[in-house]
Amino acid sequence: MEDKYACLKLENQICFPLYACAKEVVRRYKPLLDKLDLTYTQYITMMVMWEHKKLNVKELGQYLYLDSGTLTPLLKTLEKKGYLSRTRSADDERNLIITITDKGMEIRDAAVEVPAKMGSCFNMEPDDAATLYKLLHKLMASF
Amino acid sequence: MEDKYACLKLENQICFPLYACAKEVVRRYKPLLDKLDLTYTQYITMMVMWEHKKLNVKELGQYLYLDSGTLTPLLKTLEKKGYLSRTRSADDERNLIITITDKGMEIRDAAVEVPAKMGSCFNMEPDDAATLYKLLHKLMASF
DNA sequence: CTACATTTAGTTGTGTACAATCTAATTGTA
DNA sequence: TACAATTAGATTGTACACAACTAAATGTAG
Repeated sequence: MEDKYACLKLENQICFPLYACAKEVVRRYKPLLDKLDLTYTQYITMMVMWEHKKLNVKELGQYLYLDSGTLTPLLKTLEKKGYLSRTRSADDERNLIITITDKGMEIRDAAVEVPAKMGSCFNMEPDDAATLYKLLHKLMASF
Repeated sequence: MEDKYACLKLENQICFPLYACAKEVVRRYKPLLDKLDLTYTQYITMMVMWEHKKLNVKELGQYLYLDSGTLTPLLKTLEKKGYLSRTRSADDERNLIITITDKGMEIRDAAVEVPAKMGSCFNMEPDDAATLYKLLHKLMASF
């Protein structure tokens, strides 16, 4: 006799482990990021800024899949910490230009340690990690 | 010449797609869950309750990987909606017993539609989904 | 050239998450 | 049996997320 409700069991879900793993991973970043005075969301924001140096809020949001409702307060915080500056574009006053500061660039060397240490905290076979990476990107692309 | 900072690029991260996919998936649940008057977190809580009927907060938290700081307000909301009841255990007054109500059980049939509809919203090969499922559970188990 | 649509950030409100702390109840033990 | 330790939830404070909405600037069709 089949269970009509089997599809509603947590163990049969694919989304739940995705949700739970994501949270756990962010939790594991915390002790490493505390040293940089960054939260996880602030850290990924800095990653984009280290690479691109100058972006408006919309572009940043496209890289991070975050909207202004999340980014506005987050960017103000990062400005307060001295890692970013926020200035209106002269060309188009609607655009807020986010620029990385010298202080923001300076913490990049310390940040290099973070992925290194996180890697060892995941005890996953390199093959599995590569497969997971591929599948998640495939899933992302399908959105 | 190698890029010393390549490890800090978003595209080289495994955690970022995990984080982004998890958020996107929750966002996709929303229109389906709105009909049940449930958020995603409330939905997975109901999943555990549909299966177990009666649990204390700690047990529920172990299934969901959530603590009382998250669960207390969430359970009060679900009680207000009439889906759960909250009563102190007579045996041990420290325990708060969460019980599913008749009304809570009634929405289970409508909820069966949710995983069905979500499945079609993921356009993923069944093989890929199975692999992803396995890898995420493996990762969870390693925590 | 102007009325109107579009674009970009910001604001507001709701709902998580989680660390840290608190309180009350229970349990272990000297 | 006092009392220390433990346990279970609740509370507080901080920080996202995101939907819905607002305001200002810009683009554009007539």
